[in-house]
Amino acid sequence: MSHCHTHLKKLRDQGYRITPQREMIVQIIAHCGKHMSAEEVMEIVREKSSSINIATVYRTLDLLVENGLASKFDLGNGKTAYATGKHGPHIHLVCKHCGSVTEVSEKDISAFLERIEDLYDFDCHPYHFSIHGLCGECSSSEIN
Amino acid sequence: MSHCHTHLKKLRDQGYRITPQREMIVQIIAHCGKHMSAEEVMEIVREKSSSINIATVYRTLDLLVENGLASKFDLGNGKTAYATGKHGPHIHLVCKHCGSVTEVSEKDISAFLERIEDLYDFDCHPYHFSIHGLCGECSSSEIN
DNA sequence: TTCCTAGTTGCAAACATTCTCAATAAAGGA
DNA sequence: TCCTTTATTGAGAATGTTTGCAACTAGGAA
Repeated sequence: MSHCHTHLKKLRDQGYRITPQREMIVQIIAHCGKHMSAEEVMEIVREKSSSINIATVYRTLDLLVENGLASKFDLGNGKTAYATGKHGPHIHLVCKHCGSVTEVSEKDISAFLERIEDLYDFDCHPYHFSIHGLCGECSSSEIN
Repeated sequence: MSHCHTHLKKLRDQGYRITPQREMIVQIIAHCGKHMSAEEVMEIVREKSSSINIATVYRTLDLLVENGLASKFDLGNGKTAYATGKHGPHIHLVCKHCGSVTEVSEKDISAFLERIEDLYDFDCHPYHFSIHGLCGECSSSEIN
């Protein structure tokens, strides 16, 4: 189900303060199944009749990402999306044509990341990144 | 040596027009060994006593990236760097702490990307992306 | 060579995100 | 309970990048 209590507890355990703004944002992205932009989070907040500054939304979402509670990915075209994250590595395949986002499962990534960490002495963290390209459908319907 | 003639020819062959602005930008990033931001490209243009609009710099750099002639990578903190690309896959390891950028060699990536393409029916293109984390030095000197 | 047209450019406005800093309030201690 | 400390917020300015549109020009055709 929703992870919001676990997430809030985790933040508190890390020494962060639990503010109404943080509670609300955590709740929103934990409940909304899909990935969302900061602006979309704002809209939902506004519907709930209160208001949070957009800077706070960005700060809170980044806080969640840093603590492994959400993932953040670049949709190309200068936009960024966030989603509540399972822990562990994440790769998103973002189609440049239709904008679809596919999540690569952890098992398909971990061997690769371990290899990178060993070879390059680099601590990949928090393992979230995007690969841009064309999804199967768009790829086959390309006329270029 | 420098790829600028090859690059310009390639653009022309694709049907793009070769303008003085494009020539200059291609020359700059082909000659300058390191990765650079759009703003840095602008500075060099200004030193050469002419002037190009920043929007044109961005458009040209993105054009090169789309045609596989340069790579683009997100340095975190909202900044983007570009560099003349060898063809083929590119991964940059960007250290969140010191900002260093390490390039992962092609052979360490291609097996992984092929696997992704097969499993997810996704055409990774143009294969440029960044993994954020901590480099060996920063990782060992972390106090947190 | 001159003309034509569609691709490019410059400009300014728009956008997404980050930053600075003063005011506010969460959480622990008295 | 009230106080104190310090993290967090809101407001607005700043930054980096993209977009819309009118003016310009590269490059092919005549």
